[in-house]
Amino acid sequence: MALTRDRIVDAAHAALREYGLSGLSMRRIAQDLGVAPGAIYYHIASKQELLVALAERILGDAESICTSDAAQAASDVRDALLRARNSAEIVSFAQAYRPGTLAPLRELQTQLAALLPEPEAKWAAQTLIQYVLGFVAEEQNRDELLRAGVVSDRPEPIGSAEAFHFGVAAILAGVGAMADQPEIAPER
Amino acid sequence: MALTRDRIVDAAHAALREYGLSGLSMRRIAQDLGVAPGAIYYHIASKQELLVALAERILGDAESICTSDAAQAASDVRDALLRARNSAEIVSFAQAYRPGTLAPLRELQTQLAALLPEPEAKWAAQTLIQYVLGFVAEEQNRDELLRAGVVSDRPEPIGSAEAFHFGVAAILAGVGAMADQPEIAPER
DNA sequence: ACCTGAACACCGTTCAAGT
DNA sequence: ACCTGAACACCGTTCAAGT
Repeated sequence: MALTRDRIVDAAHAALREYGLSGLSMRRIAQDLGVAPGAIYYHIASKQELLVALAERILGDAESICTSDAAQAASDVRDALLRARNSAEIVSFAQAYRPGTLAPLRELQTQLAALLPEPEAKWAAQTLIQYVLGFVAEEQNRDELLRAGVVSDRPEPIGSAEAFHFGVAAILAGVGAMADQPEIAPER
Repeated sequence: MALTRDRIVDAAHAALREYGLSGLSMRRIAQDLGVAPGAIYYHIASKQELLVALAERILGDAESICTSDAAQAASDVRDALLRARNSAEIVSFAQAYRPGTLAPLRELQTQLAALLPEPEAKWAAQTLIQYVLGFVAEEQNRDELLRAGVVSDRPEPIGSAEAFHFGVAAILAGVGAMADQPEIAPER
């Protein structure tokens, strides 16, 4: 079976589910594929490039993102993220590394552009996206620590769907309020 | 000079400013302190524990956090974070590893508790904190990529103070609106 | 064109042994 | 009590050489 970029991303996706980001090494992916570590570098320039491709695959599960309701769309993105370990961290990195390349996040921005003028629409989208990624990143960080047994779940089982939905609703309400009454915006 | 936990955290803080998180290794800290790598482990159990201590030191700059205005307090936290590289990622990890131990973040929660009942106050604080950390993390990720020369600043110079303040204002406005009209909260 | 073998310059962590 | 020396089991990446 020929080694292709696609098969490498598949193997990375599988390795992520199984070992998490801390166990996702180029060497392990190579071993799972039955090739030498160097072979990967013929198809992919670096681990960073691989992570970007992995982010796209992870959010690929959210292609069917809701296009009519921003709150539902945010929820769809979270659901896609929760299908893999440490996905929020990976997507967050990908967004910094290649901003604007992740389709579902662009979709969120498009929806908000219908409600607000620029540049407020972009800021609003950024607010929502960073909240979603930050929330899920913390959920997943705690998952990893629990899995490692390094922490118990006693203090504040923080990552609830309820808390997530509250934040999304608050951000959308606030963004709407600032569209109606821009005077509550901070002075520039 | 005796090796102490405090001197190790100092050295880590200095190394973070100089090399960033990717260059912050136990071995380099040991080298900067003129000791063998193993010496550190007599004083600190693991790199994860060191990162928690480092997060506290980073946010220590925000002890003088504004206690009367949540928007100003969020800005104070961002300012403290921007004094070191990759600080948002470190603080984010620390918060997952030892939730509730970072004083300035507890302060934010206390302020919001005056405006909302529980559990909404906790959710609101979480929303704001995760937004702040997510926003600054992306600013700093882009800084690192720029520094490494792996990306140019062309596409969307996203991390502006204006965008940050917009997000904070929107969240606070939204949280306030949900306190006054709880019916816009999502169904449970 | 595609991959291997082997190396380079690193990691975090442990632990006997020294002082 | 505190630290060294040395090892263990890893990393990402490069690159001549093979096919």
